[in-house]
Amino acid sequence: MTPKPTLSTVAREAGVSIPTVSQVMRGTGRISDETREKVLNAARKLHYLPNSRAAAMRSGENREIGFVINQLGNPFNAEVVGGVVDLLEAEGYLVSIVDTRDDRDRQKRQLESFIQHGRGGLLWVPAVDTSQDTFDMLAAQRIPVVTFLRHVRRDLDHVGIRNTEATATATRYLADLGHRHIAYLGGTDETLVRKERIAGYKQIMAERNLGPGLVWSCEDNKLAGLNAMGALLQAHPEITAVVCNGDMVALGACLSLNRAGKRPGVDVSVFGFDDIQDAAVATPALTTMAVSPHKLGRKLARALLDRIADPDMPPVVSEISAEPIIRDTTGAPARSA
Amino acid sequence: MTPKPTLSTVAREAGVSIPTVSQVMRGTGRISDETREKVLNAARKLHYLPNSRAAAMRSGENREIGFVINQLGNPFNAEVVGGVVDLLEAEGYLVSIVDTRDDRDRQKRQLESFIQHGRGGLLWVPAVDTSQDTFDMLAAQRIPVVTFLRHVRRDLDHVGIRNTEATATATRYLADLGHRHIAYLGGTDETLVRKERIAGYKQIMAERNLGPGLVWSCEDNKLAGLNAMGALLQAHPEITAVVCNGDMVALGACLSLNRAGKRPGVDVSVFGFDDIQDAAVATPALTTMAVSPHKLGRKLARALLDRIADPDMPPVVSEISAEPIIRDTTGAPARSA
DNA sequence: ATTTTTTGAATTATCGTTATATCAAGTCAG
DNA sequence: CTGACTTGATATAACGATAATTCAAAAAAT
Repeated sequence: MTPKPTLSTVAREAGVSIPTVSQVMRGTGRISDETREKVLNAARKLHYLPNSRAAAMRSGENREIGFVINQLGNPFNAEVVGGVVDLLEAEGYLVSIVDTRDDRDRQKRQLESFIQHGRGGLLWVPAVDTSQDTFDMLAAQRIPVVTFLRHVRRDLDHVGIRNTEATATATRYLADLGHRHIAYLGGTDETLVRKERIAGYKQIMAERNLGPGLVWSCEDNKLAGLNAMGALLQAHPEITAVVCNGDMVALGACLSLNRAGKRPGVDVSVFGFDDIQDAAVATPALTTMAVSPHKLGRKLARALLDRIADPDMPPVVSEISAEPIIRDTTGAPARSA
Repeated sequence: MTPKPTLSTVAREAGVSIPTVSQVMRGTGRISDETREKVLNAARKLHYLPNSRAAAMRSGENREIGFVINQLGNPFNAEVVGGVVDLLEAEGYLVSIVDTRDDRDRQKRQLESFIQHGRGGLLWVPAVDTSQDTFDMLAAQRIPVVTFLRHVRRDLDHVGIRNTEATATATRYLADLGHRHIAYLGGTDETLVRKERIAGYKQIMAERNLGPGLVWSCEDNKLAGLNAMGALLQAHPEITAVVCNGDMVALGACLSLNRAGKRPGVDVSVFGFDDIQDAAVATPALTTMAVSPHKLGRKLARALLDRIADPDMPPVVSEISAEPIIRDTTGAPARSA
């Protein structure tokens, strides 16, 4: 059997030296057409592919990027990945992904693994309870890192969503419709993301003199949203509108209303967050805050490229606004309070 | 600033030679406790992480696996990845993922990229129209490859689902309930997977003398399923049951029935495939064919490990059966034909 | 006391590349 | 015809690690 092709194999086949083959492959232009043809033919024949790790080792240039994400099955994340990849692959980078499943220890292992396996830069959605030693480890490696969505460290570049603004927009919209008893539904974590979202909600509640606000926690999935909405209305029947931590919870909430014989958008208004694909298809269609995940992905990729280009610039934070998508689950309250 | 730590940095810090540090790191046991302590302290202090690519280059041992998948946002795939990763990470491997989005050219670039960047093995869901030169390229690299779900080449290891058996089970179940007009709904591709599923459906249709069967194509998502179900019943009002190509289509079909004032499982029976999370939460809950994605993932990982352990064994194909999960969208036909 | 064995560490060569320096021809000016 | 310049290729060293070899000193055996 033929061995795995290397520069040496190709050089032998073409009858030239190793550096000559290397130069042809890189297209330095200092090689005669005649020799180049010989080399290219040999390379084609052997299906030669350059070993970029050996190249990176020598040249220092490294075009492999690691994306450390917290939840792979999430369609929003998948679209972000699409945006990232579209931009970075065009620049000749390989983007490879791992899923932490929000497990702190797995995350640490995966980050270390990425560094050991020579990633030239990292994109990272930090797990909720990322520990200090993970940051210390990362800092010692002088590797370009951009955090995404969860803004955990001021000394790292960051790309995210203007969360406070977004929930403020949603809450203001509901208040303008005449709702006076608005709750915040969903999430159990203590992340900055959720704190910001709750802050935006409370800000409008205070501005409009609607009381201190009511935050009702639950896991961010449909089933949990279904159960939580039932419990919430049981405990606080005066509620006429909810701002949700995510679309899955919002869809669960709508399901709960349906089962209780109430109509979302008529009896109780529901405002989602994310604009996942199901939001538009659901009946009734879900009102929600949308950010373009693809755009976000491109922004994220750009941030990393900037950091790689200039490792010594001060940390850059860039945030993108969410836009309200008004559909059928919001409307004026049935009875004014 | 301190430079990126390497064996050389650590060796200098500890006052020993480079191979000594290497031996301590690998735990060969031929180093005195005293020296080992010195080295470990230095390594800890500098946050040293071994460069596995340099190691792999010299030793030939490579513990980095690439997973080339066709659709990242799919929750089923995400769970498969979970199973793969659980097993391979325990064995000290790093599994990194790329998403082809079923684009043949992107797939080729990504496979090449993975090889260039030195993956020691590949897991691969081939894109629907993978071209011949992709296989040629792969064959020249002598890299362990296991295909997943789509069985495209007999000379490669494969792990998949017994598709024919699965749809046969579903169709037989519906026939046993008394349905005589059963359609197959969903999918547009010409993959072997879909062909096998249609074959299983047609096999039972023939066995029970229910005619040649009716295959109605549509994209594999909820919205497409919704539209297709409407069109199908318009064209063939005699249909009382559908076997679906996937749960998303099945859920869309149920939605369509609801909107038309018909009850899934009473007026028309719907049988899904995959048992995605939403299937259990939907109202009514979806009857579907289930395979444990996590189990499938472990099987896939095991197949690759076996191939790595013995590169010269003949190709191995291993298939897993799907189990019917009977919920509320299937029942006896309202009127017998 | 001398030789042999064991132990623990250092030397050297190598993996597949690329950067730098070198070298052999051919081209050109004077 | 000689020295200065190009041109196109080769030789050599290095990236960060490991394998194989070597070596010095201490321990054990004769």
